[in-house]
Amino acid sequence: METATRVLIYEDNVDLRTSLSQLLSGSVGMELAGALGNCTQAEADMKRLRPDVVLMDIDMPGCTGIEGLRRIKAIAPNINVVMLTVFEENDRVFDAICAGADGYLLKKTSPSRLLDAIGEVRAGGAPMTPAIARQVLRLFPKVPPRRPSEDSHANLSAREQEILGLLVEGYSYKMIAADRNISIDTVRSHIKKIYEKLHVRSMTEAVSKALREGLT
Amino acid sequence: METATRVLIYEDNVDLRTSLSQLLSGSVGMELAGALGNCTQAEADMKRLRPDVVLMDIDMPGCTGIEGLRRIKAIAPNINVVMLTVFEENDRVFDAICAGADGYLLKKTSPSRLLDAIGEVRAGGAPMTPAIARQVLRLFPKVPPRRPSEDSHANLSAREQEILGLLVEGYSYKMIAADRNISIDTVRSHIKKIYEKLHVRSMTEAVSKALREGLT
DNA sequence: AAGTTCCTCACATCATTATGTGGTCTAAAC
DNA sequence: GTTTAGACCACATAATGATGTGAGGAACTT
Repeated sequence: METATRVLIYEDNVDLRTSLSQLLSGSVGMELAGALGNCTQAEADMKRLRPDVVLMDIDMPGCTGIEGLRRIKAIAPNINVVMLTVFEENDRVFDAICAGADGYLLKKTSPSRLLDAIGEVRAGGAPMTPAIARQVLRLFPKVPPRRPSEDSHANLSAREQEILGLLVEGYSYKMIAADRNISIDTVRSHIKKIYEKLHVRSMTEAVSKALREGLT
Repeated sequence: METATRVLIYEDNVDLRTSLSQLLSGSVGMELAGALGNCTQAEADMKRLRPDVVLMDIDMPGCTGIEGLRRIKAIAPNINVVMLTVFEENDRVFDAICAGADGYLLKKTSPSRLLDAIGEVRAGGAPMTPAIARQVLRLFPKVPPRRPSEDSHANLSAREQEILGLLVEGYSYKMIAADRNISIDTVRSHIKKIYEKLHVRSMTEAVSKALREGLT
């Protein structure tokens, strides 16, 4: 038998907060873990109230919902956070998604849809309005500058990738040689091949390319 | 009065193709623009059949659905393409999203949901299964490793940021000096200060830090 | 068995970078 | 009106990186 889903609400508007609280209190399978007006104490709130799902208003005085989301995810990534907002604004969506939001709904969402969404997020889904979903998809192609159509990892051998990773970490030839117990000439030789494969001519170019194209 | 939505189907399995065709033909507001077994002639198909929405099987012999999607989006970005797949595989989802898919559904989707999805995509939504939606969100945070929390620019002066940017582009001291018409010793002097401020001791570390913390 | 790729190492030479110690000039801050 | 900070330049030395050539052994493919 499954236990009820503990839901914590962050919403600065008192009216909406109470109506959400009442909705959750009166729903089977749901348990109101709390209903707070700001998320300045998010970390402590998580420890104290132990929610499964957080409904987070994105516009709150003091500490924005995005910041709250970030802090919750930092200490408890398993808690599912669904953002609530009035508008489907592009910037906020992007920031929220990047901060690890698990869902994104409008405040005008119907009570039944909201309850569905909480179940959905618990089941591993990601409740979103259709328009938000489209925005997310549209944002995507812009971010990864690489089409992994063909040789995304540029055919680097395992060892070469490993050494490239160390370069990215700021290791010098000498440090790599010491770290991996190989000759510095071997390091040279690997790096030479890496340069050829990446079509670069210096460490900085290699590091830049590695980071930008996710070769790490 | 709105005209019917013209739907084109790419699906190599004959049975599924016919049943999808029948479903669409028998639905009000829908018009079957065509039903093809492969997308090798995608560009020509678009011109000839002029669909509003394409249902694209992701696994097809000859030309994969991803490739077909890419080609359609290249010549007609306004056509909405919904991918159909048997499994919710991570790699394919990623590729499809990056190629500009407008929706992503499972083949086992019910007829009514499929018709809903077509309407949704026309209305600017992005029909996805909950699990896919979650995957999309999960993929997101990995790409931009940004967290511009506080002193993101680490108190670099304008000139220093500028030079750091050139380092990231793979410029050598010499190239920077030539590019900005300053002495190479001045470049040294700036870079020395950049290192101090970033707490690094080499170009690669500086480049790595710059890219990771968005100092560009 | 031959061919290929990868990992390994060596030697040599030149170019570039790292670091230190100075210095001038200008503009803003105190 | 002195201090502070940034942009600019110079000289010197040590350390590191870039590039070429060559080569042996292991593992995998054909």
